[in-house]
Amino acid sequence: MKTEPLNLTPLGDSGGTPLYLQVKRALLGLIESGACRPGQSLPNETTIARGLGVSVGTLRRAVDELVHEHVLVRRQGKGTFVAQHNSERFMFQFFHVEPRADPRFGEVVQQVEYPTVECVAFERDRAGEQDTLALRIKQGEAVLRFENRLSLGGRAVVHDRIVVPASLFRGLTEKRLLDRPSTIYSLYQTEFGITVLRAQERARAVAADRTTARILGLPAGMPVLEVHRIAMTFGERPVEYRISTIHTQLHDYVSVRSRSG
Amino acid sequence: MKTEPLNLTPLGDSGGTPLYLQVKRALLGLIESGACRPGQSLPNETTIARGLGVSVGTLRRAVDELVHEHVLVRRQGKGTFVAQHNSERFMFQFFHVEPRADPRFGEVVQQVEYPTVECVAFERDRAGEQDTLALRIKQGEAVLRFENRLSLGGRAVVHDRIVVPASLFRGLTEKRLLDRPSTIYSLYQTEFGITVLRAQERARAVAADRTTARILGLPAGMPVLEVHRIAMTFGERPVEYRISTIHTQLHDYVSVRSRSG
DNA sequence: CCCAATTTGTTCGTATGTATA
DNA sequence: TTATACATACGAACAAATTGG
Repeated sequence: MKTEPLNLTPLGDSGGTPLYLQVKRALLGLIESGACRPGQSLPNETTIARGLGVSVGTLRRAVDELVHEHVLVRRQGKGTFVAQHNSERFMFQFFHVEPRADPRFGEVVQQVEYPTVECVAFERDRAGEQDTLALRIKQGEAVLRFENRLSLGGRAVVHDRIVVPASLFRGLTEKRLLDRPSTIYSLYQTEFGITVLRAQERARAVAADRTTARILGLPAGMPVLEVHRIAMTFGERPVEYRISTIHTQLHDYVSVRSRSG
Repeated sequence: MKTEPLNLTPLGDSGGTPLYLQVKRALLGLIESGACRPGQSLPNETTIARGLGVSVGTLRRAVDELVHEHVLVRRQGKGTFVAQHNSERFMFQFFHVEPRADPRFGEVVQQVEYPTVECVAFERDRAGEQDTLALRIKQGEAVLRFENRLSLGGRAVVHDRIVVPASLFRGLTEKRLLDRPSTIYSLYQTEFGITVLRAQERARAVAADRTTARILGLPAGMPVLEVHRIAMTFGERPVEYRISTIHTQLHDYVSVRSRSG
């Protein structure tokens, strides 16, 4: 949580791009390079602004956007921090399954329930065609595949099939996956220095295959929701490809959580 | 597109709420009340700011948020306008079906294709239990129900079952629904003064019932995606409840469209 | 084609309020 | 209480896009 003296070189003239965007990139660069680690605080606003040779207002605008993108977190009276992955963030930004509710779902804020996770498979493998396209890696490149079963209220609801490039996750074993204290994205961040910033998802309805049916405890052929997710880090680089199969008899897939108006 | 002299009374002291939020509410009130109609321009920033007795910066912050929420649209050199529903906005904000693409969907920006719409049913009815909960109306209140078939590339892909309170849409007939020149939300806005601002959606996989199977031309029992949407106007008031059944064999449900990083 | 008026976009600097330790 | 940090609010200057002459 300490404040290191950062290397804040004045910005180079970057053509016609607005100054606050240049500042944003500079900050992103500092974070991506590891000069500021997740959880650490940045220097205060006047210090950064002076270091970069811009006004406080310009810096604030850049920080505003990074806060909006969950890259930074501001706390009045305390400072500005590099965002850390925790279960709260995971539930809010990346977990899109909720118990079926009354249709006045806008009304009451649902109690969010963190799922129970079991690892049901883990293997080293080579990238197939789907993986190469999703992860932008070469055919046959080493990948890690693992599968999780997620339960809510004691019921198996989600079957995750996850594939990541082995090169980014050297030393990831089933044991380390099981022993993680927090969410999987927290593990990525803490143990491998990989920060998932956002994800793209596409959903479709399919008939449950035998494997998924067994894992979720439902008859094969039952309609289930299949969500394909590509998770990205800085520079829109894909780092994880995940196919989540969701048993949507008692739960829904909710794309965006409600906000204030 | 003309600039009427608006009734810009200075803000009343509203306790501890920040000034820019009070300004935001004042602007929302002006729009909701109909003093500024969709497509019309607002007075310029200095005029509004002076009218409300705030600085330009404070006004701009309020407008910033309203632009983010698609309530206002700013155009440099031209002015600030009350947002209008058109097909572009519909596709971007409310249409979540895309042809199945390579899994590098982050890569190429898909060509968006506006769907062909056919009305396959229209009736006056009374609200059932689901409708009362979703639309926050009383049991038995008059509603309009209609069903559309949406096609992409000549294939029937979506079956919409839409229900709206009849009280908000007096004079809506099947003919007017068919004759609309633009999107359905544009019709709501132009003909009935109802502006849909945002929507909440929940998705699940189900087996296609006979009606939907017939309309979409697929075997009954096939897994399809069922999306429940509540569309809201100002003050989070629900104005439309829609169940979209999507044939996801060649198309995906995409929750949020990609943005820049 | 250029000029001038209008409007939003960007940047600066400063002062004051509020939460935290 | 005090010091520090972010949050809000103000005002001013110049840049860039648009429109019409």
